[in-house]
Amino acid sequence: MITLKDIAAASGVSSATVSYVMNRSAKVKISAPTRKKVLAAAKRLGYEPNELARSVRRGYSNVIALVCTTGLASDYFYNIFNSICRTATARDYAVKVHALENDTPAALKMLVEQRVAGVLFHTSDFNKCRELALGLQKRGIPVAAVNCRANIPDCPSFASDDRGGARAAVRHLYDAGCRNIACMTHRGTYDYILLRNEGYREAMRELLPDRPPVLLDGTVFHHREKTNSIRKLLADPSERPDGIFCIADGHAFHLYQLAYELGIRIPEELSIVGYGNLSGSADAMVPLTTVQQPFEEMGRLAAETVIDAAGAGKMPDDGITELPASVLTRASVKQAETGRGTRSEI
Amino acid sequence: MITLKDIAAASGVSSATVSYVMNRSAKVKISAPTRKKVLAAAKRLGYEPNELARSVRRGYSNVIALVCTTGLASDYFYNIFNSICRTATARDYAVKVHALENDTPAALKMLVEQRVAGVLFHTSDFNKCRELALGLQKRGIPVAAVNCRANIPDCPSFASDDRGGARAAVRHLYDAGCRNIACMTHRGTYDYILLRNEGYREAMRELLPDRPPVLLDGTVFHHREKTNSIRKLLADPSERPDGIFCIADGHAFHLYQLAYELGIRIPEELSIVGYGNLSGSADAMVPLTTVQQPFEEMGRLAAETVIDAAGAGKMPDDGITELPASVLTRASVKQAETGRGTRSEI
DNA sequence: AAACTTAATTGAAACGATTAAATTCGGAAG
DNA sequence: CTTCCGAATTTAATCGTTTCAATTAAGTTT
Repeated sequence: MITLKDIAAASGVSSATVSYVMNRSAKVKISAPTRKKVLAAAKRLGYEPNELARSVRRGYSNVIALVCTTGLASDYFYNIFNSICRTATARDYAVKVHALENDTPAALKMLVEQRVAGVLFHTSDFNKCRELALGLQKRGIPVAAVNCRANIPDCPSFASDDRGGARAAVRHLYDAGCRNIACMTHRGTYDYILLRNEGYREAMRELLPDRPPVLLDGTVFHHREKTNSIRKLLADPSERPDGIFCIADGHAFHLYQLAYELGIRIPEELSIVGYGNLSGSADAMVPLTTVQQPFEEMGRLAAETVIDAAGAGKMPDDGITELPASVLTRASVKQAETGRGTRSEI
Repeated sequence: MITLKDIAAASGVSSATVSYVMNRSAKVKISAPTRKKVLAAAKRLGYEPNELARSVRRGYSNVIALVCTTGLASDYFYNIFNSICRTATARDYAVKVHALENDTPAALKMLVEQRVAGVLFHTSDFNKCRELALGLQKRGIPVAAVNCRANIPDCPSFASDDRGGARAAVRHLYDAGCRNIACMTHRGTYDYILLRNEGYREAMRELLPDRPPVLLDGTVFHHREKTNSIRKLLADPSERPDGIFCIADGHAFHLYQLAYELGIRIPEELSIVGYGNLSGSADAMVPLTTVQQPFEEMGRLAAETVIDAAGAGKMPDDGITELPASVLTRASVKQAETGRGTRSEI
């Protein structure tokens, strides 16, 4: 492998000069002829800088890590990861993925020893990453949370506005003429669940103050109960909601199955809005209207934040950034009857 | 950050001694008391080795890269990636994921400059990675293909036995009593398609020599044609196959929809075997019997191969390793009527 | 012509490790 | 009392960069 020294020898200058040429340093000027000579030699010899050596000098590598506790198979992860990669690549950083499965000390050891520039967390529950994040911070490594909310200092979060997204979804159903709107949710204490539930309740309070909110527990589907309360609810036309907001696309898919079985037409008899825009949602039997999250932006902002912090040698600014989520209109919500659906903001 | 020198100072020895202690070098002996003293100091100060510095000395980093052209969202990728990570971690290597999207020179630059120890390719078509792989090899970086077949020298491939898997699937249908077995496939020239098709044909020739093979083009589903030849075929009970081998689980899911619409019961009237064991296949309305690929083993072998090669400083041994794929029995294939289904090997 | 600037280049010390070769130091053999 | 040995340790070079501080060379003031 060709080194600076080789180029120096080939072009009759010192290796310091070569280094300055390669770095286009602002502080040290190199004359045009020398620069040309050096660049020519570098090209001729096929020089490829050793990023490792640079990193040793700098004190940290040009690699950021993405630590995730959620599976890597999800569409969420995929979109965010892509965005992070693109952002990092544009700034000459690489991305290392680390699946965190219980062994926090080992993960910490590896990340620290490799002197990563910063770490991003992608998890459904930040508590799983708390220890690790604190350990990294103690060693001066900046961290940030993406698509989740951190609960420690100096760890900025880039999430999507789950409450607002849920409100927009309900508003969308309302605008389409639905007046009996239920929410299909599931158990758990992850913040996104609570926030989306809350968004639903808020919207109901605002739009349909006379109707009590109806929260259906979609968890039952996972238990393969073929006869459950949801089935009963849908089977009875007098009780049946005319619109259901699902806090996750998966619920919507289950509803599709159920509706199909029961002979309920979507969207004529039942409008459905999902959340998440899973890859299957566009190809579903009835293309699913769903809430789209700003994955691209989340990934980009998070990556930029830690890279900037690493460059500045300090912890990033704290705070939760909630990026807007918007309704992606497809075919699972009926058209508003007339021009009634006022598009008032929520 | 604590360095060797700090420990040396703290324990009153030279930094070389500390290094020897840390590395448990076989060539140089360190007395027990000294070793203890050094380790105590290291622990007390909280020493964390700088892997970057080590890598500079070694000439390459303890990072392998996984380059993929397929989306990261797929279950295949996920399983393989997990296995690679585990293997790498066990050997103190990290894994960097690089999504290759057309910019081969940039990818090459990044991988070389970071001095990765080796590179694994995960792609549906190795040609997309050919250039990159050759470039890496030219610089002495070992490469291997995982879940695909390479077509360049010194690049071992770890794929699954697609032909054998297809044969086993057809054999499974045959053993269950099916005698009119079709294959649902799709267009394209990727090797896995051709091999699975071929496996189907081979098994048919062997098991049902009087029946001509029937290959259905599942591509039509993607085009959303609601009326297509497959629908017609299934709608006609006299023509309808009693077993369909799908070269991918996705086809099976489409068949499910179609069967549901047409009122065909699975598996009573139609047995189906998929390929790939997608995450949805266990949760499908009828849990899908499918061919399971040895992802774990593929990932492990590929990772070990490049890590070993890097350690030995030479290119790995060439050759395509085809790992056996086996049928995972679930509910989409009817039970054999009696004890007839002879389990003769294929 | 001496004194001072300025610009371009270089020497050499980092960075944090590894490792070949040299050194130290008891103790055993002669 | 040397001499030699082997074990334990250290010295110093090295990996490929960066970068501070020093040097050189040339031009500009007085």
